[in-house]
Amino acid sequence: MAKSTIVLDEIDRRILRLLQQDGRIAVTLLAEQVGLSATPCLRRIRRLEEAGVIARYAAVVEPSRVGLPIQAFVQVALSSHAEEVAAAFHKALAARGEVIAAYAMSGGMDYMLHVVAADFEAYADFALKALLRMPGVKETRSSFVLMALKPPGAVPV
Amino acid sequence: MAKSTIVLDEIDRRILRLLQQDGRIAVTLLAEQVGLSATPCLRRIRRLEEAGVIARYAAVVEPSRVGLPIQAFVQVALSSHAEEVAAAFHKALAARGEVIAAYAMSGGMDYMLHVVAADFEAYADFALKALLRMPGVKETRSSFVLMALKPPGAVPV
DNA sequence: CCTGAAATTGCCGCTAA
DNA sequence: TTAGCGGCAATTTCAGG
Repeated sequence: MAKSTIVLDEIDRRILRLLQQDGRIAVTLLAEQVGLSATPCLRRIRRLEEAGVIARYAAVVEPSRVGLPIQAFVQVALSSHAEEVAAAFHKALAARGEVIAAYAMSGGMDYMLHVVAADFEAYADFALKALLRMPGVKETRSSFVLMALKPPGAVPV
Repeated sequence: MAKSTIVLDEIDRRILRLLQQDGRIAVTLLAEQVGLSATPCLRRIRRLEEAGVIARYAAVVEPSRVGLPIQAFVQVALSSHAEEVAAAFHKALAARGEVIAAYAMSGGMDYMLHVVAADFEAYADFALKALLRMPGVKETRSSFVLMALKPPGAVPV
């Protein structure tokens, strides 16, 4: 996982596009579609993995199909930005599985969280009993997802 | 991709957890880790795929490593909620690769977008020239990601 | 192109309703 | 007894050299 920026040519980009669509595609098939034979194609894939361009491979699980139909985005403001407070808050976030993504943000609110829950009761429990009691939390603002127009998808390469 | 809710037992959940961590894990190895032999394990995986629990497999690409270090969440309000307007807006969104996720939301703003860009200029181009001119867009509010604390991760199963 | 390993399929046995 | 689930073995396909 080298930090350096890597130069991608058009073939690398095509490989990335295809692997984002289907992370389990056989190298043989992938190679065919980008106009290489398997060996150099595999070399490129390894290079992309080692450079950290491909962070990992994952099965994309549909939350609504595993009993988690409620999704929300929550903006959070902290009352203090002292390092210990932020660190404790980060740790508290990390321990919560329902927080599937978390970002520190610019602007009025300090964080943006993407949260899933089984129902509104479970969400309320999270928002009131867990989140609001996390270290330093001053204010939260929840919005619920009504419909996913574009489910978390591919990065344009 | 059946719509019906599917019953997951503890082994299914373990399979899902492992596949979310590593979507390319060999079935043989996966089977070992969940205490099955390869055949029934593979059968379960197929079942989860067919039920739409596993929507797809994907290589997770690090945006900052492919020249897209800027990430923003944008809330969008439409001036009209007429069906044609919304549909035209959805179509316009779909055509924009930098929008990596889009949701219709409850609350004051109608949509939440997750956007990536190469730099602020590219972001400004998107926000001013593309987004604001999309059908029905009344108001937008952008917040930038300063740091990803929890990059889009696993759904808790 | 070759070799070993993995995925996949057919077939059989066990168990619980 | 039958539907459901797991395992073994044979075959095909793939990864990696």
